[in-house]
Amino acid sequence: MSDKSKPELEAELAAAVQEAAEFKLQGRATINDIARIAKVSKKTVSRVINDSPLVKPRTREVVKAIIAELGYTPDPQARALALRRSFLVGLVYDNPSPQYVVNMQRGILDALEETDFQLVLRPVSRADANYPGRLRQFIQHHKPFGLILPPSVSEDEELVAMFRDNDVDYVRIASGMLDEPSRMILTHDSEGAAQAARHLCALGHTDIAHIHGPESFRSAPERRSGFQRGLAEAGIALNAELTVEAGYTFDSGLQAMERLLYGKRRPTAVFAGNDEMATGAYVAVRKAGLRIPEDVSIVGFDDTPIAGRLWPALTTVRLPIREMGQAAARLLLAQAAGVVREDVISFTPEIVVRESTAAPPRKTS
Amino acid sequence: MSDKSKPELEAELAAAVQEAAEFKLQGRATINDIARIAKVSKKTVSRVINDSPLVKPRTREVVKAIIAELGYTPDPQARALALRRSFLVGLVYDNPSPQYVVNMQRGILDALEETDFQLVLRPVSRADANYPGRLRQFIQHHKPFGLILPPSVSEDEELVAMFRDNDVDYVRIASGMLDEPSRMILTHDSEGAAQAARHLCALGHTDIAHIHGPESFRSAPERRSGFQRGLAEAGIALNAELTVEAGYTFDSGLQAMERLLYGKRRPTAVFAGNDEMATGAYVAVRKAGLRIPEDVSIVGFDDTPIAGRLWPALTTVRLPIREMGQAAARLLLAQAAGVVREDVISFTPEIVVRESTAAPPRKTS
DNA sequence: TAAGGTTATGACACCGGTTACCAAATGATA
DNA sequence: TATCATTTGGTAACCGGTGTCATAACCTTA
Repeated sequence: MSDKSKPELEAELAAAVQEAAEFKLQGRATINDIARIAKVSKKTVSRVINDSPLVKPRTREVVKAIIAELGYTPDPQARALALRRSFLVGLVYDNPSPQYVVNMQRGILDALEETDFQLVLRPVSRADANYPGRLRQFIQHHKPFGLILPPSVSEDEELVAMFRDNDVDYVRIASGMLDEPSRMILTHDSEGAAQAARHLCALGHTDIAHIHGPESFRSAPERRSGFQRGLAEAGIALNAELTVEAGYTFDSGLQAMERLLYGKRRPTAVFAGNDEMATGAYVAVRKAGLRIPEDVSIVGFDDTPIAGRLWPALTTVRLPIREMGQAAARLLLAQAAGVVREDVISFTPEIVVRESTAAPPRKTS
Repeated sequence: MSDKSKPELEAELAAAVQEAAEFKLQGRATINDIARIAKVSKKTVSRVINDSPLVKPRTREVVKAIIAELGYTPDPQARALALRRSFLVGLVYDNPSPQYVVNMQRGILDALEETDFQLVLRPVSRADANYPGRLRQFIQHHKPFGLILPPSVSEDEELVAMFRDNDVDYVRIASGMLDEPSRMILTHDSEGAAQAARHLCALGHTDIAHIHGPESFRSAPERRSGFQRGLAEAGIALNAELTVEAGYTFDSGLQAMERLLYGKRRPTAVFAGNDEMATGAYVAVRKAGLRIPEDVSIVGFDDTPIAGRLWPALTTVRLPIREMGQAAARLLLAQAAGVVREDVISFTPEIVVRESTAAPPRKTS
């Protein structure tokens, strides 16, 4: 055991803490200050900070007490320089829906709240041909700790390969399995879409249309196939004539709905690939002088805030975007800490029935 | 003059560039590599980077050529450590409207695009009593280059004083003059609100209501007073009974509108303090079985994306939020570069007439 | 008690820049 | 040509951490 008695040790510790308390006034402490007060080398302090097992419990105790007294936290810039790794988490997004982005941000911020990590925004625009170059520049330069990749960035295998080559950690968020089925947040969009189909079938609809998202988004075909599956369960086939392509935007949804309303066979229900397009569909239906849901039922996808702000409130499939953001950030942190429990975290969206769906109108013809 | 002839100099430069080109393959260059190739000290290279006048033009030329060839940019972490100042721009917000926040982010990102600065998100929640402490921690720790403060954070003089004490640069965005009328983006909300009043008066309304925002936001009374002024021009006084308080949120707007609809005197037109509340008002009107704009005209404020997505599309007062974000970020950068042209940049919102306003219904009583 | 194997600690260089300070080179002046 | 002021460039130390490696301290075991 130690050559000092317990009271002696206590007194020693108290003296060190006392000295720390006096020092406190002089502004921010550095690792050198801690070392001096604890009468150890800065390297030992560094070991304590990094939870190295190579420190005697007694030493650790003293150092920790001083750190606590001074409220010391290591300087992120200095650490970044030495570790060649900064404390930034980049959100790389290319998503037309601001609601989606904001909710994801919130989730990530929730998870980062008590840590030293900072969330940095890295929007990319496909219109800019040099966007991979810019991102590489950012990565090599700022050496982010990790990246979070929501759809559709997550689906760009070439871009992801670049991240891998540059040795950055990342978590992908996508609605189907990817080339590399790990380190990802997986949403079972097809299941959510199937629920939408079941809901409409249960209400008695048979003339059901679908406004499809852009092919460049993995989620679009995923949602369609789930919807088809749900219809098939009720013995209904998705009519190709009643499937129109749009771009996940309000305007494209509005136009798509107009095409459906003035087509050969007017549907009594429509499943839009996301809430934005559903919102466009609302306007098209209104402009045509029809009522929701009496004449046309509408279902969306995502459950962004606008769903509850429309009148009548939109029945939609809820994607827990904020929770997904949290999970993504946690996965990143867990990987860094070495405690990787699970590689893939799944979320299954669920239908939220509001006021935009009802039984189809009685056939007058 | 130099003791070398022009061709000699040219050859020398070419040789250096050649050497740089060969070096390029070995990965990222540092200031030491540049110095070695240019055959000068690293300090001289540092001077060139920082545009110090203490460098011979000839030397500068050579160093710049090599920097260009290698595509070198100084390491932000190392620089941050030495300068005690990072390359992060913090957006500190406390705003219930996600649309507002996203647009502001976009504007800031526009301005930061070609620079080395990164946008970091720092949401604050008044519910968390320790939020100033967290912010101080962030500032002292990450030493951000600057902060951008949209409403209502910008109006918290105590918080701003803390920023000043901690020697961080900041730009405030607000809708009225502040204690320290400098380094700010000023929006003349009262003028925009006056336009809304004029528009409603011109349509013939006399029973006009106002849904007021929360007192904790400077913009709320600002908008009311402008609205009052506009009404006064037409000889109409803002009836206290027709002014209700709400919280800039959808739900509060809905409730406020319900109170108005079931009050003693039903207004024929309503000016909501922001689009979110106007959206709530839409729902209240619809639930009451009334039509917009035939029975009730509604005007919002902000012109967030939802305004154009409603049916009928919302007449509102447009605030150029994205441009404001750009201006704020540019102001921050300009201050750093020492080229402060103007301290206060003003924006005047303008009414955007859409479909939610019309002449009042004929009196049946 | 000495040898031997851990375990704990510290000295030193380094990450990639910057500042302080000094020395050398240059040019103007006597 | 000598002298002095002004540029210009170099060295060393520093910002606040971390890695490597040698050595001191400790605990067995013989």
